[in-house]
Amino acid sequence: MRMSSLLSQTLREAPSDAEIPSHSLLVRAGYIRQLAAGIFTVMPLAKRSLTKIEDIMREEINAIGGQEMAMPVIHPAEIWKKTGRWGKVGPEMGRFQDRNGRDMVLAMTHEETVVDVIKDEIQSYRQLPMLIYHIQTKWRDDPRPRAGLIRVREFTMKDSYSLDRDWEGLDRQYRAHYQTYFDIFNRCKLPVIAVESDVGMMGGNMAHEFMYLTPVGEDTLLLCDQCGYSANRQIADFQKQGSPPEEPLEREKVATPAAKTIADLTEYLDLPARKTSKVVFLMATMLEDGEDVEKLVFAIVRGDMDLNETKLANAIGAKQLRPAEENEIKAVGAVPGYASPIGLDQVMIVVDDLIPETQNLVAGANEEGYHFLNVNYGRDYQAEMVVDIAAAKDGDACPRCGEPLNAVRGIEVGNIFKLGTWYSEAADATFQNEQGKEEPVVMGSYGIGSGRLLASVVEEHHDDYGMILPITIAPYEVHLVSLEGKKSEAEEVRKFSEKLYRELREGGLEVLYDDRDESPGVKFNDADLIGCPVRLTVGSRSLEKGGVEVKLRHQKERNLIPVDEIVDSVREKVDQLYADINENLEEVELES
RNA sequence: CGGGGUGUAGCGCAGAGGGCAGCGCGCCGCGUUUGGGACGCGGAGGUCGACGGUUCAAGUCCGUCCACCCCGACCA
Repeated sequence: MRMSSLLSQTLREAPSDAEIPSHSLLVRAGYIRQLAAGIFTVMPLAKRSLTKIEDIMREEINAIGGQEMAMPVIHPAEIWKKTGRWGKVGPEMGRFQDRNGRDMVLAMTHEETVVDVIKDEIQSYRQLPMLIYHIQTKWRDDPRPRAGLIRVREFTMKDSYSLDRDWEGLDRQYRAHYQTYFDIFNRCKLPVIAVESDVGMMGGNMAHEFMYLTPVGEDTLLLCDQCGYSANRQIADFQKQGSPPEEPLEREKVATPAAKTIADLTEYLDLPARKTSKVVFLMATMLEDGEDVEKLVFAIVRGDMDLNETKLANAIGAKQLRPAEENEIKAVGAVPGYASPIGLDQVMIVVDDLIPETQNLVAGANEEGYHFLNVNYGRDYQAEMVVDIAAAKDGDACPRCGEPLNAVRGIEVGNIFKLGTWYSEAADATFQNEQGKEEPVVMGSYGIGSGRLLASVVEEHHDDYGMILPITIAPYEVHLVSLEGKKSEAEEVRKFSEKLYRELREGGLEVLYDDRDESPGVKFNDADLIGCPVRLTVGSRSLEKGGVEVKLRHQKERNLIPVDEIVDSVREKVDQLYADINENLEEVELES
C-alpha cells in the first residue's frame, strides 16, 4: 500500500477526548475515527489489523471443530420473547419497529438465533456434538461508552456456540475453548488470565472471563499469588474474619447525634467498624407472574465490609438493583442514617452470613440521632435470607488457602459460559437420544470482541512514539520508508524504492510504502506511530553504503542489509517474528 | 439517570468589558531544503453545536434543547 493514497491521515496532536494510550494512538495513527459516543469508523489500517485478529480466531475455532456461519443482526422480537430476554434485558437492548409495526431487536448476542435455527436443524443425537460460530456486529446500548475501543456500543464479536447431548460433552467443548482462547490471545501477544465470573444476563452455571490486567481496566479482580485463586470481584469469595463469640447482652438505645455514617459512628462510640452493622437500601426489580415488581431490600453487612450487589442480585433473583430514594426508605418507617431492620415488616431483609455469627453489634434505632447497642440477629430481628453478600477486597483472605488476596484491575477481552439447557428448553431446541426420547441440547457460548482486543494489544504494546504491534496483527509486516533527499539523488532513490516495493510484494511480504513527498522526520514519526514491526529505510546514505537500513519497531538497533539480500533477509526476519509468537503457545489447565 | 466539564476551520486551541472571526498544525500553489515532526512567499477553508429571546448590533448577554468527554450508577 502506498501511503500517498492511504485514506487515513496521522495527527500530530492527541485528540482532546482521548484519555488512555490506545484511544489516543489509534486515533492519531489514523486507525479509527469516532462517529458518535461508542460508535467508531474502522479506517483501512485498523481494518487490516482486525481482519488478522478475526482470521486468528477463525483458524483457532476451526481447529476445535467450529463451523463458521452468519446470523442476522436484526431479529424479530418473538425469538427474544420466547427466551424471556425481551422483558429481562433493559434499555441496553436496541429495539425498533419495522414498517408494519412489528417489534424488532438489534442483536446484542446470538443465543436466540442459535436456538431458533437448531430447533429445526438438530434432530438426532447423531448430529452432536457440534460447534458453530460467526464473527459479527453486536449492538449494546451501554449507558456509558468510554476509553476508545475498550467500551463501545457497536462492536464486532466472534461468538461461538457449542451444542452437546450432555454435560460431559459441554465440559469438553468448554475446556477446548479455554485452551483455544489462551492460544488466540497469545497469538495476538496479549497476556491474559482467566478468572471465574458472574453468569449475568447470559444465564448458565459456570463462566470464565479472560482478563488483560491493566490499571485502565474497569473490572476488579481478586487474585491469590499463593494458590492461584482468581475471580471477578462480582463473585469473589473470601474467608471472613469473624469476631470471638460473646454472650448476647441486653439491647440498649444510645444517643448518637449527627452520626449518620459508619465512620461517624465508630468515632463517636469509639468502637471498631466490625462491631457495627451497615444497612444498604436498594430497590430490586423482580419478575413476579410475568410482571416487573420493585421491592425495597435492606441488605445488611458488617460495618467494615461493603455490599456486593452482584451477589445480592443473584441471591434474591433480582433483575436489577438501584439505590433506593430517601422517600422510599422513609415510607417503610426507616430513618436513613439511623436505619435498621428492627421493627420493620414491609421490607425484604437479606443479611450477610457473618451477621448471625456476630453478637452485640451496633445498629440504627430508626429514630433520628439514636442507635442501638448490642443488637443480635435472631433475637432482635429476622431476615428473609442469610447468605454471602459481602464484597471481597484487597487484603481479604483467599477462600482456598487463606493468604491475602490482591485486588487488580483488568479488561475483559473474552468470556466463556456454560449455558446448559436454559435456552434450548425455552425455544424447544431438542434432539432425540438413542431411546427416541426428546432431550434439550446442552449449550455453551463463547465470545471475543475483536476491537477491544486490538485496543488492549495497543495498551500493552506501545511507547511514547506510537504503537508497537506484534507481527501477527500489524496492518503491514514491513514499513518501507523512502528518503529521496537532494534533487540530484532523488531519482535514483525513488527508482530503487519502487523496485524494492515491487520485489518485497513479489516475495509475499505485506508492505506499507511511504512514497510521500515528506521530510524524513515526518516519515519516521509516522512509521513509529503506525507501529509496523519491520522498518526499511532507503536513502542515498544507505545506498552509498551498499544497502538499505532495517530496524525493528521494538528494538533500537539499526542494521544495513546489502542490496542483493534484502528480500531474503526481510523474509527471514518476518518469519522469525511470527515464529517467536506462534511457536511459544502454552498449554493451560482448567481446574474442575 | 445523578454530579462535573466542553462545543469557534480537518486537528489542537485563543477570542467572553456586545461593534470586520483569529492563532498553531494540517490542506492547495510556487520556490528553497532533504536521515527524526524544515523554511519563505501566496492562497483556500467557518450557518462560532441548534433553536428562541434581549439589542441598532450577539461567538460574546438570557432561555430551552442537543452532542461529546470525565466521575458515579450500570454493563460484557
